[in-house]
Amino acid sequence: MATPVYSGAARTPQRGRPRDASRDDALRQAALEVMAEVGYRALTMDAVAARARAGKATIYRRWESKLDLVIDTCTQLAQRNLAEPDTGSLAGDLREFLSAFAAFLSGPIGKAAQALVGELPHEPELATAFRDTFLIAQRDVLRRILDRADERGELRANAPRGMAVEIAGAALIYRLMLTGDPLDLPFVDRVVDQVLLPLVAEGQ
Amino acid sequence: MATPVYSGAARTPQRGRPRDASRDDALRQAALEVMAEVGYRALTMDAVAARARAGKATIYRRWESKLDLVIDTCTQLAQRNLAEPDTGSLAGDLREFLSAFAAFLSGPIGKAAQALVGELPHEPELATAFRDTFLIAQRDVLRRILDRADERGELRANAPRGMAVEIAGAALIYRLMLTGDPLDLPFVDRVVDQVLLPLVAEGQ
Amino acid sequence: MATPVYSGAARTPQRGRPRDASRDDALRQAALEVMAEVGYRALTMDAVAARARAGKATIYRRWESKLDLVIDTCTQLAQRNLAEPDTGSLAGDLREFLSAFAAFLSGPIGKAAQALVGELPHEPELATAFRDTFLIAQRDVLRRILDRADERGELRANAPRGMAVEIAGAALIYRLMLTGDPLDLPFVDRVVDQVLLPLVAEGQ
Amino acid sequence: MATPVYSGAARTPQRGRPRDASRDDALRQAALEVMAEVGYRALTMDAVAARARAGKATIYRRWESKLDLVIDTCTQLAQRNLAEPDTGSLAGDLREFLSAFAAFLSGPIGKAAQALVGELPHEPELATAFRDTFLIAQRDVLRRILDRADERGELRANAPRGMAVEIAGAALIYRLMLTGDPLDLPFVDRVVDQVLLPLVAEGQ
DNA sequence: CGTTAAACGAGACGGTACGTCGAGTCTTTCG
DNA sequence: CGAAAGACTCGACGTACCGTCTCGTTTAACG
Repeated sequence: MATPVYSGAARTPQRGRPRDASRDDALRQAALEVMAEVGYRALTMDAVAARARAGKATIYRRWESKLDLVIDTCTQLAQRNLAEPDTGSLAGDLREFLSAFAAFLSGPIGKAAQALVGELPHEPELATAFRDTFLIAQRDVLRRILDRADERGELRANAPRGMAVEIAGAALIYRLMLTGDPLDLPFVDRVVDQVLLPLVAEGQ
Repeated sequence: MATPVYSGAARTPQRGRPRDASRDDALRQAALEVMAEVGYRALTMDAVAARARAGKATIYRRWESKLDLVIDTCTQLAQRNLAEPDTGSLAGDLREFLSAFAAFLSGPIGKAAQALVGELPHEPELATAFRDTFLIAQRDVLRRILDRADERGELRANAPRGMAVEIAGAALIYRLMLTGDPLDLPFVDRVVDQVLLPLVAEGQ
Repeated sequence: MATPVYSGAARTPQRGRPRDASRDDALRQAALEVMAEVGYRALTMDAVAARARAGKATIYRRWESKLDLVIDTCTQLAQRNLAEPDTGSLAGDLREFLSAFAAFLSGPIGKAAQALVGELPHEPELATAFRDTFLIAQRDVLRRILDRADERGELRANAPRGMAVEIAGAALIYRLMLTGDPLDLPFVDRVVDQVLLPLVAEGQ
Repeated sequence: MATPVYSGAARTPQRGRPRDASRDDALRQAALEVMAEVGYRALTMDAVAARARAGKATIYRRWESKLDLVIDTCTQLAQRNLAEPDTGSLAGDLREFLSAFAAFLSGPIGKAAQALVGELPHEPELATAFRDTFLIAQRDVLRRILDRADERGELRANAPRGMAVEIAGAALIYRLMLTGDPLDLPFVDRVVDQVLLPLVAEGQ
């Protein structure tokens, strides 16, 4: 799940015609376009296949379901868009990362991600995959930002890093998915200044 | 939307057989049971009708769609489960309200709510309805808790109440819907002690 | 099979919306048109449904399969086109009936019937249905023609009526389905004069 | 069509690996087995290829279609099973040939042949091929039987030989394909004695 | 004897139709 | 008239074959 299933990891000689790897991208691209146009719910496999000029079997050969296709398409994009900042200060790093993340979530991927979240309770495998890619990647960046701040002596002793990481993600996701309020720079600044820095930084 | 549509506000003398109001609850109950068993996605109108021994038309006469039925079922329950605490202290009120809210979300309603969240980006009316009931109700309670604390002199001057309300909800929802970590008492305590009280309470 | 399956013979009071009988004919008509245009093999249920502006489920509710639909359509027509002649003489009756039957088979129904014949070996139920309607109807007419001739004293004693009936049908079907030679009047005359009358008529 | 298409009659020098002629028989054998098991309709090229452990391309290199493969398989068998009798008498020759033909048709080839007949109306090329092999071969044998009887003076003057040939084939095929009654010896005897001999033999 | 071109098994590819299922609507009968 | 039952249209589902197209490998005949 979550990535195209190639038929067996270490296939001995490779029998038959090999999968055309360029179809993977064409199909992901088609999925992204359709999803941007009509949303996750109204996305149909027929539409994706038609847009990519592919047969439906070609999709089902690589992904088990619509969900599997969509989450793979999203995580693929997420990994390319979560650059790790290094401005030299905790406040700078947080601001830069969170605003980049907010911008990323405000685009079409944000809507797709939200749709996926709706499926998590009924699809444990999807939930695992989602957490192992989408969430972990973002949390690890935050964790490393805090580690570097600690090395520079910017953190309080016993600063609750886990809580800081959690609150940072929660604040953004909550706005995105629940309240619908804008994920803009002023909001990011307020989260950093009012909540995160007081929580972990020395001398606040 | 969101509540049963009774056929015209000021129906003149009221001709024919009146709607059987007890069917509303029977249908909501059936919807809840089916959703608890198979989840939102796999819930079908036929299944709900069959379980309530009702015709599908009877459902559509009251709710416009599957989503409408589900959100009404959920908000109905939410309103009955969000009691407003008054322990006499800010910490006590927060702890009590958030732990009650966490317990509520940990049940079947939590899963249903999460499913609804997945639909919000593509259904503006649903989003409005969801925010006007689910969210507002919960935020208003928090806001009043803060107001009472202020009257007792427990709040700092210029305490960022809006941010506190937002972070409180975000922390719970994020765990529930994204990370899947447990919404237990220790977590609630940590949110209150490490994040909320430092954010707004006097003398921290 | 072979006729629209109405849901249970002696249904107690008849609950729910009844089948719309006019859809039967609309669907049969659509099937006939499509079959005339593209043949049996290329006839698809989608095409029939689209032409009748019906859902596929509506077809499958009445007939179990494409074959079932087609044979019902054909036998329906067969029963309306096998008029029984009564000219007063054996030769006249035979000539009239066989030429009418030949004309009937030369039309689109002939091709459809031939397609059905190809399915008989693998579908025992279909074979039974086909024989009980298509064949029996035609053979009964021939048998009655011979009976009336016997009453008029036109038949030889011990005339092999069964063989006569069989040869009459065989001669036409063989031309239609195997050789493809025309089923015209001269051929019918030769079958009657050279084969059938010598076989059964007195004084030949 | 109808026989394996070897790639061009006068191929200049013959380059590359030559066709493996043993695959022809293996594929025909596989086709026959599959057809015997599931019938013509349900026979798929994939199944034939799998049973013969061949690639589909190997089949399509030799036959243009499923139909082409099947008709070739059948005519191949037909040509080996239509021995020409010479008993010295018309009645004997007819009896021997028709009973051999009946036995042949009663086996699995009979079912396959019937399936092919169902395709004739929509496939003119197939019809031509079928008639030029299956039909002509059988009719020629009958014609030669009548010729030899004529040379022996057994035939009436002006005996309708064409009609006799047609009726002989028709009687058998009609039973086989339409009525499903058994093609046994008594039936053959009755056809010969009651219909064919009276039609053409001297002094009946 | 090495080159080379076609045949071979395998299986992916774009298509088309399948038969089923769910949605939302419509049409009966019964109370 | 309301409500239960269930037929209706529509459209997507995931599967199965079709006939074609690569692949990597094998096998003769040519040079």
